[in-house]
Amino acid sequence: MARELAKQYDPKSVEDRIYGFWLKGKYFHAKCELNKPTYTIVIPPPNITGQLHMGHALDNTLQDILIRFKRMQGFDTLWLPGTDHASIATEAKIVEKMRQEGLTKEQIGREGFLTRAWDWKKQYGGRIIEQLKKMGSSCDWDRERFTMDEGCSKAVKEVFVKLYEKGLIYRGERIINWCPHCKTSISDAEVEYEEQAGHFWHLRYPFRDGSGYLELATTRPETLLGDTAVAVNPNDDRYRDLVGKTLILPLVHREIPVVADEYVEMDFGTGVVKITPAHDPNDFEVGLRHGLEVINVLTEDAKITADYPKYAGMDRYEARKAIVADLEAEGALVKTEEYSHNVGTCYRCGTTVEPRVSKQWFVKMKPLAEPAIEAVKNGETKFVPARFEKIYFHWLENIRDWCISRQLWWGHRIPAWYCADCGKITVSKEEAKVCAHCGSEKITQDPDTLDTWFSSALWPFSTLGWPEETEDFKHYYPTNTLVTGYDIIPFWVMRMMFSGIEQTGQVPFDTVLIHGLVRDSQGRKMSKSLGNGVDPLEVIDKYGADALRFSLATGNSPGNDMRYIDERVEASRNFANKLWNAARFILMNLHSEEVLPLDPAAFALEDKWILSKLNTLISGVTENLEKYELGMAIQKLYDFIWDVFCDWYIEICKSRLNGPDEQAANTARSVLIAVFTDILKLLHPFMPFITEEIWQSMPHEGEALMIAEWPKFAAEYEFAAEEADFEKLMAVIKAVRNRRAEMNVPPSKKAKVCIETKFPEVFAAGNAMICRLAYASEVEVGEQFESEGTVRVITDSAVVYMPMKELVDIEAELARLQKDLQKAENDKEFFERKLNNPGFVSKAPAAVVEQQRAQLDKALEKLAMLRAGIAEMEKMK
RNA sequence: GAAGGCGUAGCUCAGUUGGUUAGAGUACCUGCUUGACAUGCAGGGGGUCGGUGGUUCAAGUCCACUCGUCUUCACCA
Repeated sequence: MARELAKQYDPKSVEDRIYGFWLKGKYFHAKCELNKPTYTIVIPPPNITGQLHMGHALDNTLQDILIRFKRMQGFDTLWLPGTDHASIATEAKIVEKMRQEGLTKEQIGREGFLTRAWDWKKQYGGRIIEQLKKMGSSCDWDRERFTMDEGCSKAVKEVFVKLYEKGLIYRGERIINWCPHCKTSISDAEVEYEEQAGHFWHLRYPFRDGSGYLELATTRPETLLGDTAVAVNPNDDRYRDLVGKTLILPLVHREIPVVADEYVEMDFGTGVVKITPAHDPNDFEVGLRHGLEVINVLTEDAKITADYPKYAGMDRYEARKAIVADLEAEGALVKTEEYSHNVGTCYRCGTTVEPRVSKQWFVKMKPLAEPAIEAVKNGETKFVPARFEKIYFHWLENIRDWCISRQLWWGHRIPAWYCADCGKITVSKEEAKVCAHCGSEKITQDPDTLDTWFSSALWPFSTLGWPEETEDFKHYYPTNTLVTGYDIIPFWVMRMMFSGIEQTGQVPFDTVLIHGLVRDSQGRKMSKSLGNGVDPLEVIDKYGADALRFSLATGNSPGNDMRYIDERVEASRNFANKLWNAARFILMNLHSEEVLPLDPAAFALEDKWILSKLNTLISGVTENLEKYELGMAIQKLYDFIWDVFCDWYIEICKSRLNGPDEQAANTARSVLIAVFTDILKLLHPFMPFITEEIWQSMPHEGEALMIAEWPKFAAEYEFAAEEADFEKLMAVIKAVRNRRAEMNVPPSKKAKVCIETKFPEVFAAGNAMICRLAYASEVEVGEQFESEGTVRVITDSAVVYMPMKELVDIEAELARLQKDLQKAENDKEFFERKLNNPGFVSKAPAAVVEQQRAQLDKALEKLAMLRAGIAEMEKMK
């Protein structure tokens, strides 16, 4: 007798033990088996500052399902894990912690800061990894990587130098997005726009020659200090004659020209725009076209520079107030309007971004974007669902050069040195000692680091050992599936695509599986500020990891957002418990730990039925998984396990298991084990812990369920006819139960069941089952029965009489039969109408027509039986 | 301004290339201490798939228009 299981499934007593068992068996470890096809996933590396949230839980559940499925299918699978150094986020956290200690970066210096950062990484970097393990993630932990480890750093330098040498990385003075709080540049993708209430200040700038004023409007009067022109549209008749004239800038009293530029919209505002090239991206462009001076009026923390003593040291908003007041005093303020506009904010800290001109490193995007667009257009890489390709194309087609330098210390330092003698730049993979141009030793390395996403972009190949031609790289690259949320397509997916193509000549993955966001029960985004986040670890603690995984994988389609609803996890927990109890039932009824061989000659009708249904399940689930239809796969499993297997098959087996015929009981045992074992295998990718635990307790062959072979469709267990026959029995049982329930007959009150049918052998075979499931005292099958004093139910294959004299109310029975008759007549009419439609019969596929004809036949059968029954009853009245 | 998602039972959502008279979970109602499971069993009520029009033998599924809702991108100072 196998191990006794507890009455309820207790995830806590199972999960850590099973995870340890898997680790001990090294089942997660990819062995580079050259004779097998490979299947590779690289994890989207969570930030070292991060804590597991529902997004990770979803992302990792999906990856684990895929990897476990492929592993069981016999692929050489690698799921490569790791973490991201998350330069800006991590640095911000460390700086904040230092602030609490009264320290600043400058005080402890770069070296001291980096020591702290690495300590931080050591302390917290492992936390999220441990949390991923709680989810059951079967990552190859022996291959765990970090974006700043030696190998990844080497790849970063390699790529930087290669792109620099190709002219695809350059350094230039451009207007970039600057975060005054993080004190670094950020890329376009890192700016989030939000609607903010503001003002529209109408100002007038006087002409130098005293010929009046030009009126314009601005939302940012403080940038007036840096105005170097005023622009109008060249086609604007109102202002055509004014182009080329000179204005006096209020407050500053600098002379600035009126220029003509297409950028100005004639019908917006007054059709006149002040131009501040240093603090507005559009103005910067205008400035370039007209050779305007760029005057920076703000410091790196967005305060007015010392060049304007009156306002120096004021931050942007103070300065705005002061300047508006002064403009008013000077008579330059015409009026103030309420105005709502979009303001760019830093995606990390939410501070309003300040466009700023500075010297930064950029990646030239056009030449890189084109092959990346092409690779998706020609299908080398596919998005699931395909609609996300549009987002991908949209980003790549409208892409601007990527600002990759960050004024941060935590990250990959830019491998560029500046020569104090010749002024040229030396870019090198190795630590440069002398200037590559003049040999001078007076060189200093660029203090900046690279955008975090620069290293993430290389993740699919840097983690496999590239630029070395390692075994792993040769064997596992390109990878197969990338699983991620739609929100990071522009940050990450796109950049991995062009980096992979440029560096390795191959797309980094063949499929991008996109999922949505996990929202709260009201559909709001989970966020720290709202405090509506649900901690996956708490959910695991309450319901178990399998229940959480099951909930996340069910009931939503790829790419769509989903809500986290506690009740759903509870339902998943109940499902786990159902499975657990099915296992308990089987175990209680076994006499040995042997796997009993199947003997098709001994199969009962129900055995053939369940095996046939199992076949359908195996094909369906496998196909769904291969097409990334995880939700549909799991729905099929749920229905099969609960409905087909537990509610019907197990119930039916009870007769044989408790009966006197030991051989029949053994047949039932053998089929129970066989079907249940396949169920465990099919369910394993979704609910790995409980299935492994049960499998280990059941008779089994092999070491572990997680490395067992994925079930295959078995042609020898195709029993279509038997399946249909069995369903005739089910129909009768359901009909009897239904009628009994309607009449409020308790299960304890058994009744004889007489079945009048054209399929006597089928119903004879189902005798025991009908007794058990239709609460029958005995079952008689025959051609004709005495109907007087009986309750009758009619299916499409049988008329069932139950002698229940005391309950029979002829009028009520008649009414019920009439109702059934009406329904059957409607059915008949429905199918007849269809089949009488010449268009349908001639154009619809034969199989569909056949199906409808069969339905009609069934309806006709039933109709005939109902009519006969009613006629008989009328006589009894 | 542009692109896209969503709108199916009270609630949360499935519904694969158009093809049995639309499904699940949950909630609700009625029964049930049926020795795997009350985290259970049996039965039931409840949607015509936002609206209008079209294509088709056939539409929740395709097309057009429309209403509501959400998201992303862009943006006029």
